[in-house]
Amino acid sequence: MVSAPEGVVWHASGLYPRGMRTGFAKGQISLIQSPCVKLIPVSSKQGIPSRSENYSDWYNELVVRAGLAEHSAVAGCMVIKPHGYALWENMQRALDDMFKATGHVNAYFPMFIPKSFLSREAEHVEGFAKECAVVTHYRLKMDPNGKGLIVDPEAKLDEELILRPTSETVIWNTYKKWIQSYRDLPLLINQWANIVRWEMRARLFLRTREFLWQEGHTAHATYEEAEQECLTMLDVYRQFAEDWMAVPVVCGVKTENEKFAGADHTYCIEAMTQDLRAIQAGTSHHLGQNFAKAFDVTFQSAEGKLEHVYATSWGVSTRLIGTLVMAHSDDKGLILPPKLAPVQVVFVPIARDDASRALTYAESDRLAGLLRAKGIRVTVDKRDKESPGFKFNDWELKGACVRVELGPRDLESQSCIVALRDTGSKAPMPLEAMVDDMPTILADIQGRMLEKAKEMRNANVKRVDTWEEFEKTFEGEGGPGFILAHWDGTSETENIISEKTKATIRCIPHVPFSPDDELPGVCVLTGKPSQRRVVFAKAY
RNA sequence: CGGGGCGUGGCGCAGUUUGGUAGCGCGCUUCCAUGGGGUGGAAGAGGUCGCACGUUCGAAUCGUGUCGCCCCGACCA
Repeated sequence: MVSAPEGVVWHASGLYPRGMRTGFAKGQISLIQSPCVKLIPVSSKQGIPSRSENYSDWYNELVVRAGLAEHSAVAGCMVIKPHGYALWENMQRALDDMFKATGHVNAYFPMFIPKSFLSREAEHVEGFAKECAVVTHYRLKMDPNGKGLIVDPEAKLDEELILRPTSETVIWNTYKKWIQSYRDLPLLINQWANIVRWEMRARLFLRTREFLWQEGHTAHATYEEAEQECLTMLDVYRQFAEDWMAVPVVCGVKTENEKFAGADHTYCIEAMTQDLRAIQAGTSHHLGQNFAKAFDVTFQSAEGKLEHVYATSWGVSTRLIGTLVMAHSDDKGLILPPKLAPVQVVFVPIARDDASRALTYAESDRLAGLLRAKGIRVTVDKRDKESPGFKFNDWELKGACVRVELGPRDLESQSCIVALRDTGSKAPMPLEAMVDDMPTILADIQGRMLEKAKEMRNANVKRVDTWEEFEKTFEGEGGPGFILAHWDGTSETENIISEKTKATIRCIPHVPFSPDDELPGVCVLTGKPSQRRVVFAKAY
């Protein structure tokens, strides 16, 4: 039996912390029960597995226990709980403002796509056909043979409808009617919507059959203008990731293998998780004239010529929440950047009796009011039945950025204890100073989080030049970080590398980590000439 | 779709090999104390053991069928 490291609770007899979904079959559990197999260490009574021990379990349990989301029994989908949705709303608000600032407006298009639409763009069908949910009937009825509710065979649709896996096709079918003249361009529209992709395996926020996202769809008169739009939106995503999420990202272009089905080329932002894998956080596609041709969208130019428009599409999804969790959080729970955290400051009033409870509650409310007047999101935790210790842990789990403890002793000295979630530091502070400094405290946390994530990321960017070393680097469970290596530029080589090592090319970066990365070399697998290094990683 | 496995209070599980009428932990309810890092005690509520048929005096347990779910793989924002 393995001995437990100090400060870590190991669950031996129960095998798993209370409430933890094992996901194992009975036989598998008895294997774990046997003395030779390692147990899962649990970092707290709440039962989040240790991040370093099992990243995947840690992530899953954290998302559930922090109240962000849970698996639904329905159709392999996810339920986003209020805390998770509040986070999403904050993200939406910030993104939406950025879209508006770059000249876009919102609209909404149907979620049903006639099957024939999907087949108009050859690459597009090929990319999405394997994961479509299809509506075939429009009515149910009671079975005459008493088998209950059945699909009415007489209500079969002439043409099946696909639940949108992405909206290019419906939107371009609509744009055809909206665009006649160069005066109608550019058309800059965004949609907030849900999307269905029938994935075989779900991971909360990272891969679920239904997810929420935003998809921008624009039409332009020239290739160059569309290209500019693509890059503008990629930069909006980069800014959002860095300034709001405090997650540094690599901007770059996807290889042919990894680009969007139907795109001319795809730009992306790639983040690094704490288990040193890559996660695609957002994409921006230059669709060329592919969809314009497929849906026959033309415009008359100022010179009177009829031309097909150029298109872009770009999107980020609730996957950003997964990215946020994977980039920052720890064994105690979520660490959320103040700019996005649903609860920036939580007051935990501490009481000895009814009298002191009334006092600390009232004072907490008063101080919370002062902070709210500064635009800070504040909660006062007045749950009577929970102990202060429980609340401390609970809010650390939920990712409140700052905790203010206020007890009878503090009231006497007109001070409070201020605890920071990101560093874990805890110090007394005069009440007035706490109120005055709170915006700065929050801004500091935001800054520190980005710095810390940058350091982590930069410390895990490596250059590899031989195949032997490359293969070795990608052995094992987690990821090795971002591996900069030379590649001969062919899909064949990329495929062989990914089969052998599970490593994929995340992107060809716009800005090199070092100028030398853009010098020519030889492909790490084939030895053929390579123009520059590209980013390899294991991806989520 | 291939390969494994599991269905027992709200959640996590034991009990099945060797049939005897269901148990544990958490959660929940009420009360008392407690409250500055997951608080202690007491008393309660809650399950015809996925479903159907069969074997048996008797089935959570054995047999057959059926439904559902999970894990590994292919796919993937």
